[in-house]
Amino acid sequence: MSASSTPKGIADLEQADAVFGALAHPTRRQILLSVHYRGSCKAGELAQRFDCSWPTTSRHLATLVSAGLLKVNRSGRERVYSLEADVMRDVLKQWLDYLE
Amino acid sequence: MSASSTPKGIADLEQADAVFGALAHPTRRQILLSVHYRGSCKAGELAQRFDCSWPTTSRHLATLVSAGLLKVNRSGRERVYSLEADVMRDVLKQWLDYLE
DNA sequence: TTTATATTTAGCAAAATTGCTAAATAAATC
DNA sequence: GATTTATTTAGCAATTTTGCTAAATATAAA
Repeated sequence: MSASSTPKGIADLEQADAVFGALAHPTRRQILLSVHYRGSCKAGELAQRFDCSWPTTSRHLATLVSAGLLKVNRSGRERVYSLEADVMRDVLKQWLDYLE
Repeated sequence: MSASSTPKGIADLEQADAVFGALAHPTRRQILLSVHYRGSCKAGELAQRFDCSWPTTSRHLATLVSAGLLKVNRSGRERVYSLEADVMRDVLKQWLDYLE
C-alpha cells in the first residue's frame, strides 16, 4: 500500500509467476505430492526417492520453498519439508475463477 | 487400454506436463485471459496486444494449442483462437483434489 | 494475375533451466 | 577435537526456452 511496497496486483502476478513456474517441472510436482502424501518429508527421504542427484533435488526444494509451496523446518542436521497447501490452493482457485 | 495406446495414467501425466508447462509463461497466461475475456481472438489482435513480436506470440499460441488450452478456427486468412476451458479446469481441479 | 494482408515457419543468438560433481556448512557422535 | 552425517552451495556443461528477423505460405483484393 505504501509508496515503497509492492502493490497488491503486482504481488499477485509475481506469486502466480513463481507458483506456475514451480509447478512446471514434473519432479517438483512429484515432490509436492510426495510431501503431501506423507505429511512431511526429510530432504534425504526425497533425495532417495527421485532419480536425480541429491543436489538437484535440493534445488527443486529451494524453488518450491521460494514459490511458497513448501515450508521447511530444521531439526538438528535434518530439514523437514511440509506443504503450504493454502498458497497453491489460492493461486489455482483464483485461476479457475478467471475461467467462470 | 490396448497394447499400443498410451495407458491412461501416463496420458494424464503428459497432459499435466503440457498444461503446467504452458501455464508457466506469463505471456501465455495473459493470452489465455485475453482470449477468455473476449470469447475469441484473431492472432493479429493478440500479436498487437502483447509487446513481443508477432512470430513470438504465434509460437506461444502454438504452445497453448498443443497443450489443449486453446483451439483455433481458420476463417479466410485469419485464425481465430478460443479457449478450451475444460482441459484447464480438469487439470487444475485434479491437482486441487490431490491436496484435499 | 499481381499485389497486399494475415499468419506461420525457419533459423539463429541470448537467456534460463536442469543436472552433474566437488566443495562447503553445520550438527551429531566418537 | 576429529569424524561422520545431512544437506546446501558453487561452478560448470548440456539442454530447453524465448525472442528476434527474414522467409515462406496462403487467402483476399485489385
